Amino acid sequence: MGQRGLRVNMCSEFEKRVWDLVAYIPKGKVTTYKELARAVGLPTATRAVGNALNKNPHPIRVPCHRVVKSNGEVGGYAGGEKYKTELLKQEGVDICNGFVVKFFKILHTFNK
DNA sequence: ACGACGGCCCTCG
DNA sequence: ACGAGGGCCGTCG
Repeated sequence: MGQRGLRVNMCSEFEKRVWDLVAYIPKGKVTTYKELARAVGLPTATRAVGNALNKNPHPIRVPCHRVVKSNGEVGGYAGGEKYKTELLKQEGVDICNGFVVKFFKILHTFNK
């Protein structure tokens, strides 16, 4: 796409896929970076997913705070891990010691 | 074109 | 439980 061209609308297909998927995570539920990577067709691109979320263009539509690590840890957040944890708790997600407790709430299936 | 850098993941000790 | 080390991959300088 336009990586060097206009500074407007600079986003890759990869990023769009990630953002679109995250946009459909219901309130109170979470998924993982790993699951997202798998869903976009690049199962090992977990770090790249984190990068994409870090550039979240529209936090309202794309609730990137609902994406956590695969081991249950809350994980990073542009606004700070602490704030991320608060947001999740506020949505009803049980968190203890930085870990998501109700792990079974994670959405494991995303279809392209 | 190339190397560094992440909101990561996995395997060992 | 916890850290270290290697791997992975899209982005940005």
